[in-house]
Amino acid sequence: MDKRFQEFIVEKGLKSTRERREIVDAIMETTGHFDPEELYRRLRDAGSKVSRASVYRTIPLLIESGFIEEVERVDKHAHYERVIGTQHHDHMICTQCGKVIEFYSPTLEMLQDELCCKENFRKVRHHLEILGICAECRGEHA
Amino acid sequence: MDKRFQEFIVEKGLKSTRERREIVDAIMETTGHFDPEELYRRLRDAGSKVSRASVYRTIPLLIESGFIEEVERVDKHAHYERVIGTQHHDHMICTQCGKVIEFYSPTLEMLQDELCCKENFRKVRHHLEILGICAECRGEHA
DNA sequence: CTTCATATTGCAACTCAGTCTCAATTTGAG
DNA sequence: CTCAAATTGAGACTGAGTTGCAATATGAAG
Repeated sequence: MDKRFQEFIVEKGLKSTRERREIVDAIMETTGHFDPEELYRRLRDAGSKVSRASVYRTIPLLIESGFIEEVERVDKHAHYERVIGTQHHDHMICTQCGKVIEFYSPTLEMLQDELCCKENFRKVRHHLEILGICAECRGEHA
Repeated sequence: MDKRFQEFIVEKGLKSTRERREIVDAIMETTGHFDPEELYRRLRDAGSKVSRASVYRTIPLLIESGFIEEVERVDKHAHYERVIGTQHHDHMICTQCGKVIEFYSPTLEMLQDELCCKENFRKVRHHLEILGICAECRGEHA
């Protein structure tokens, strides 16, 4: 059970239940993206008794506590990504094979700060998705 | 009826129907974002007989032809924006009042091109959303 | 350790955006 | 004008996500 999420629970006067602990632990084991349905299935497969409702009810708490973030909605369901214990990054997504390249650029971050400053906007977080075609899909294995 | 969309229809061997023309015209009158449901209502209110199904069926064609783009999914439904006849830009979205600030930065575009080059990724398009709090919501009317 | 108000859970019914089926209609090439 | 092929509208359907409620678990106070 993540310490930061535990603190968040206490601060908000919420309760630390087995279901919440199981959900958080399952996400800790995740690398990359996940969606609620898949997370639910994974938990059940691992023997947990959590209900789908609890999974969906826990997600907003995890977002509010800064434990996960919504990343994108390619198809029609939401995707999330753990942010605690990972470094911030943005995504290049191949529209042909679906591959996701994660990248990070300090210059890009600074540039955004400048732009926000100009607009008098206080940046909290951001999502940059670059859609295109990856090298393999362009057939450039040379 | 937009000329480029007309050409697209012909090239693809599709048919130019009254419904499609009405939908395209309705979007031409739009500035800013729209969602399919709202577009549908607007058409009906204006006396059109188009069905919801036709609106939803036309949207993928409009995207494929480059006439509109999906912008973001804040709540659970999709939002689109006309791109033909408008300049490319990105968005700052206030998470408190929902205000959208559109901005454009050539430096940002170039930087992305460089990053893609480094990853050997061919950029087709991108979405940058900066989420945060706008000046008004921070109570800085000074 | 027990009590008890309150938070949380599971279930199942529900909502709502978006999709699909199919018969009826429209389009446009010949 | 004819006719195959595309398109339409209506409404049934799908599936992600939500909600109401009775049953249960949590944890602060005694």
